[in-house]
Amino acid sequence: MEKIKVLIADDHQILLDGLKAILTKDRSLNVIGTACNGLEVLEFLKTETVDVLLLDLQMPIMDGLETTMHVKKSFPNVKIIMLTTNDEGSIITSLFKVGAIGYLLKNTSKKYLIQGIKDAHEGKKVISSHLTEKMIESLVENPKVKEGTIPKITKREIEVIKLIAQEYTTQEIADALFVSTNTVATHKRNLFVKMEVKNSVGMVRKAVDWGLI
Amino acid sequence: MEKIKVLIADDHQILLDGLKAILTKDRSLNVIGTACNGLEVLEFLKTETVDVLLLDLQMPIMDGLETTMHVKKSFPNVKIIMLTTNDEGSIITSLFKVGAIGYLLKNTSKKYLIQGIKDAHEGKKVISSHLTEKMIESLVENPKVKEGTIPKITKREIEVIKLIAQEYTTQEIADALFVSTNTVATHKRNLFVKMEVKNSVGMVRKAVDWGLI
DNA sequence: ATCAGTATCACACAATTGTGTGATGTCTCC
DNA sequence: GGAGACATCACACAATTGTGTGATACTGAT
Repeated sequence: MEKIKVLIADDHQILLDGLKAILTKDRSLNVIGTACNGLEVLEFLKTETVDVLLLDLQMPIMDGLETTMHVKKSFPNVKIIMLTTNDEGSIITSLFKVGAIGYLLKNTSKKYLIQGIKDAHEGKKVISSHLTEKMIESLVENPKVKEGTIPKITKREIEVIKLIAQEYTTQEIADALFVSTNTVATHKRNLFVKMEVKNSVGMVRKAVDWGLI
Repeated sequence: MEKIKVLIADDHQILLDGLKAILTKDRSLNVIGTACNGLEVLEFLKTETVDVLLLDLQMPIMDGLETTMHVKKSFPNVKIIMLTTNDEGSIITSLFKVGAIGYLLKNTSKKYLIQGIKDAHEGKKVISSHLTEKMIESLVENPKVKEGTIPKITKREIEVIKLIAQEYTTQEIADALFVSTNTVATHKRNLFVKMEVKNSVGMVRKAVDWGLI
């Protein structure tokens, strides 16, 4: 059977060596190269075919996120597993959006790491259970917003915000709510003060942040 | 030991009866009421103390999401478990933001359901593993956006979007990027067309949606 | 009964945004 | 070495947004 061609990228030489040593012992894996930043990864991919790419999240020059986006664009067949020491839930959510297939903590056991590479090669998703939990927590106990800081927004005001968010003009909002444009303008004015924003863009962003719409 | 006071809300009478029958059999649970929509739930809570609320996601008049928000605001101590038949990943993410403590599929086994109620009562998070997977999938294979539909946005344009999102005026953006206001206006014009939006509000929202900023 | 909060409207004016059209220099890629 | 994408700028004008100030009316709570 064809060996799985693996490329490892990490800015710490020691970790790079360690990973290589571990993975080389498995007879179904073939570590065909290493890189210490995203640019090197892209260079490598131009000349060699890679099945699975192990990518450190924190790297200088081009980090894991950015690298993933570039690799996915030019070499969509490469399966990318993100390695991270990060246990903050907040970042994890965004990790899921860039197109990698797996996310493992660096302290994952050898066995699980190797199995993860094989799974990823077959198109299976690979996620450290610890990371999954963290991610859920970051969603559940949304730390993005401190409750006390949210001012009271009335129903009517929320209606206005929602319509603004849908790209309605003041005139259109007035028509939709059967009030005058002056009234809508007043609502907006009040909202700007309450929400401490300068314009509709800021207002809509905060409203989304606060889960108002 | 005090029994756990449970309120069940679902618009299907049959499911309501079924759940009640199942839960009543457990001697540590006490089903003190049922409701068929969110308004009834709120009414009930005004007169009775409830420990755990089982809430159907799909209900007429006031659905699970909305109900949860209201309940959490007025009765923050009530532990809410959302029941759902929904297996679309997309909705699940938003479920995590409204403050419920658990999310279970309706076809969960009796045993797991009862255990879930007990766990929720103790403040533990309760999530069907199936739902967890779906949620991750919805993040990984983000269906919110069809890849092909995202137009090419240049670096410079993204810089402009970011500043707009931070409530910069055109003049301020021009100063920040050392270009004329005309240039900024042109970038915006081009972006509006590319992104198919009518104004900055829509643009920033889409940019956030697409993970550009 | 009074007060705070909400919702409504008016008028006027300044500031900003958005549109239409056209132009120039610099890239890269084939 | 031309085509196309990108970034830059100008000028003019329409449309919309944002601000300042003041007013009326309804409601619910003290």
